[in-house]
Amino acid sequence: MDRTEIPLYFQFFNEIGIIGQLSRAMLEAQLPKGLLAPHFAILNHLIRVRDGQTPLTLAKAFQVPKTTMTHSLGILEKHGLVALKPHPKDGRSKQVWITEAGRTLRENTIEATGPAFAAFAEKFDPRTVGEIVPKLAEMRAFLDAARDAD
Amino acid sequence: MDRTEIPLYFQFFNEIGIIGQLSRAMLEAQLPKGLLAPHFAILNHLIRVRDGQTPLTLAKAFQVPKTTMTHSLGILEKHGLVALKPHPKDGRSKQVWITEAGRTLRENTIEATGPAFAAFAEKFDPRTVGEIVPKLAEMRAFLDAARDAD
DNA sequence: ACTAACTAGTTCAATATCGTATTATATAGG
DNA sequence: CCTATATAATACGATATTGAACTAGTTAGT
Repeated sequence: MDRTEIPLYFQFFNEIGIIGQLSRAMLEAQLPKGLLAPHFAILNHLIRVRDGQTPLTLAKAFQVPKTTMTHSLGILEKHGLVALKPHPKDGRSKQVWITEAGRTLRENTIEATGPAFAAFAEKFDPRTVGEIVPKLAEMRAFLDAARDAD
Repeated sequence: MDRTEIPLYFQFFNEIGIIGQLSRAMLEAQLPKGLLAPHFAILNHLIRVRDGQTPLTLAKAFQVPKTTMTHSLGILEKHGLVALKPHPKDGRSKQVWITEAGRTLRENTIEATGPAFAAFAEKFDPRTVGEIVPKLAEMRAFLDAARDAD
């Protein structure tokens, strides 16, 4: 790699980092006190992918240590947004199911982010974003794979 | 905004968030124990922009509360990477100066990230990234401004 | 000058993240 | 079977992040 190109890649990841931070703040502004972006992400994942998964599977999906997932699921359970049940096939494990309250919270939150998204969408139309997303997805997959190689 | 477009924007911010998380982990793998990505970002900022800034200015630049900046600067100072001096014009304030050790650490870290960047750059060439970066910068600026409006 | 309002930074308390060690259960080899 | 190893989850301790309260110093209005 040409050394003069390094700043470009640095800037790329820098912009990504800042946007991530700002968008996270935007999301958390819509969540009830005590809930943070990672908690919402778990609820979202349980619906988009499927619920009934084990805590460890979720920890891997989110690239966080399992202790972090234990903690986050504890918060969600305390709020009645998920239910943890013993795993039918493995006594060591558990299954995570989203509750009705969890579904409702997720829907309401998405609804509440509407105005902020709309302002963003007005400036950056779906075509523009739609062109970038596949590239980002490709990059995410690449970095993900590179990490697994460790 | 067409409601069917919401998932696109959700996915966009989701990909951004994951890439941010993964790239942060990549960077931290190159930092000495006890130093994290935000600390490095501060060193980087002191060189890219300028040093001699106040802690509050830095806090605003990074969109973090000033208490967080106090803490981070304390870590950097403890490691001898920055020096905090009384502000010559304002008795309440301070100036943050990067030390020689700080410069060296920053350079060595950038050097160390070389291989990881090279692998990424091999798959995603500068032209591709160069097309996306300006768009991201524009989005970052927009979100930044929207936040200030609060 | 004097006082009120404001500002920069720190201290403190609460919570999040995460590495290490521990417990309970499962699996594989003899 | 029985034992060694592996795995799922948790407990615990250390550090990061952040809001609220506090201290010290500055600025503005009179």
